[in-house]
Amino acid sequence: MEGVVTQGPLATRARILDVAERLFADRGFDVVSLRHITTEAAVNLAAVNYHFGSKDALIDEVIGRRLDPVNRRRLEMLAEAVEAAGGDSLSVETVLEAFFLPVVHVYRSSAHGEGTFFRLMGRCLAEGNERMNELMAGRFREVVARFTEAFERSLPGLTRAEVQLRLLFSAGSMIYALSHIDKLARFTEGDVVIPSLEELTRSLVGFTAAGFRAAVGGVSEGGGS
Amino acid sequence: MEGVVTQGPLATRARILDVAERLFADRGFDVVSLRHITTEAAVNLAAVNYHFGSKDALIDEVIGRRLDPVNRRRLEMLAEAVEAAGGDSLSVETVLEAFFLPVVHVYRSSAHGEGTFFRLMGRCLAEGNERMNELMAGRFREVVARFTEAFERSLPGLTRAEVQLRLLFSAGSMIYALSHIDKLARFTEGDVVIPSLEELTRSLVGFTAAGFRAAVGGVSEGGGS
DNA sequence: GTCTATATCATGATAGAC
DNA sequence: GTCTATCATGATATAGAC
Repeated sequence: MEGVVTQGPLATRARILDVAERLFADRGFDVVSLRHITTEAAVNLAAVNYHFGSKDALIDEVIGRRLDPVNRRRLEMLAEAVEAAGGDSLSVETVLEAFFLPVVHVYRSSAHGEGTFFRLMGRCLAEGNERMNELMAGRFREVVARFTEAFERSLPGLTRAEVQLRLLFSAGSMIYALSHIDKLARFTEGDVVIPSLEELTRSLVGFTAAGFRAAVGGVSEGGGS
Repeated sequence: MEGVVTQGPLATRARILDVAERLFADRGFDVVSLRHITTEAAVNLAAVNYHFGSKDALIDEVIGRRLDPVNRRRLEMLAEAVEAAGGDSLSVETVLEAFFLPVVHVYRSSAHGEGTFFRLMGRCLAEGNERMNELMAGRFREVVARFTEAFERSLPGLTRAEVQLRLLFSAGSMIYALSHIDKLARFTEGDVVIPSLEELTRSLVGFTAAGFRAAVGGVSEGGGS
């Protein structure tokens, strides 16, 4: 329940975070200046350095505020599913849902509606600098480890390397679909149907589950080139 | 065979493009200044504006130089496959290879080895500004149209909306895997095997082909949340 | 805690000599 | 075609009044 406080120091801090999140997602970390943020948030320019210390620290906070709960929820859902299954191995779909649904729920509960969080994540992952890489790596390491293990148990036929590759494919599918779904119409001649979030999620789980279950190897390389 | 001319006007232009490509891919369009580029390319600051007119025009040229041949090759390979099949419909794998292999070949033939092109594409797609969106949309519209048709013919059970969604998933898998494969080790505890480009491509085709063939619908939504 | 004002610096672009 | 020099702009960050 953020955004409830409308004045005082908490209001300033929260307004900066909200506005920064949206602007960073829409236009990128570098191009959005503290002036853009403070102007739009109707707070003073100096407030950012007062509350966060620097622009970099603000960026960390903007990311962590959304991403950390998502990754905690992912681990929770996975643990709950393992518990519920007793000794049985989980279906790929169950593991994938533990991976995808917390992200989808962020979208639903987001204050500013649109795919802000996904575009933000897309930017984080496209960002090449060392600082961001380290930030992201630290925030994802445990999730990657636990989900890799889970997929290995669900699909004992796959090597660890293959599992990690397919996890990468799945994450890419999710991020891309969620951050670009609103732009689908732009790449086509306009005869496109924008799916609902539920349809997208169902389709995503179906697609990636089938991908995970695909047999290893066996595709011809020379397609006519 | 670029990079052969080592002095004269062509050398300047080519050196600017080569250096700009690498810097843009590694650090982003906004954060890389013309000064960075011209210093590293050992040309004069004014040379960029002389040869390209503006930073934006340089960005367009950097992107088009790699992307346009890829998209032309995709359409060629698809057309050749259609021709070779006579009246038969193409396998999903064949269509996917026409989509993926031209991108993979760019990597192989690239002057600067590493995944420069992919990181560049990742940045283009993460970029939110209208100019870049329009640039990308224009460069991809025909490819999206032709490949959507091809998948519809190969998989008549899917609606056009579902095909476009799965194409988005596939593109996301490809871009993410190719641009982040070198960072895989960072997200894990170091026990990771980096696959070769051939292994990655084979795995990617297998994963996405299975995803495209997945039956529609049929996944439970409430995973315990 | 919030503001004004400002120090300091880097940017994209251009003018004009050679 | 290439250079030096410079302009106008906008950036982060901080000092200091209130």
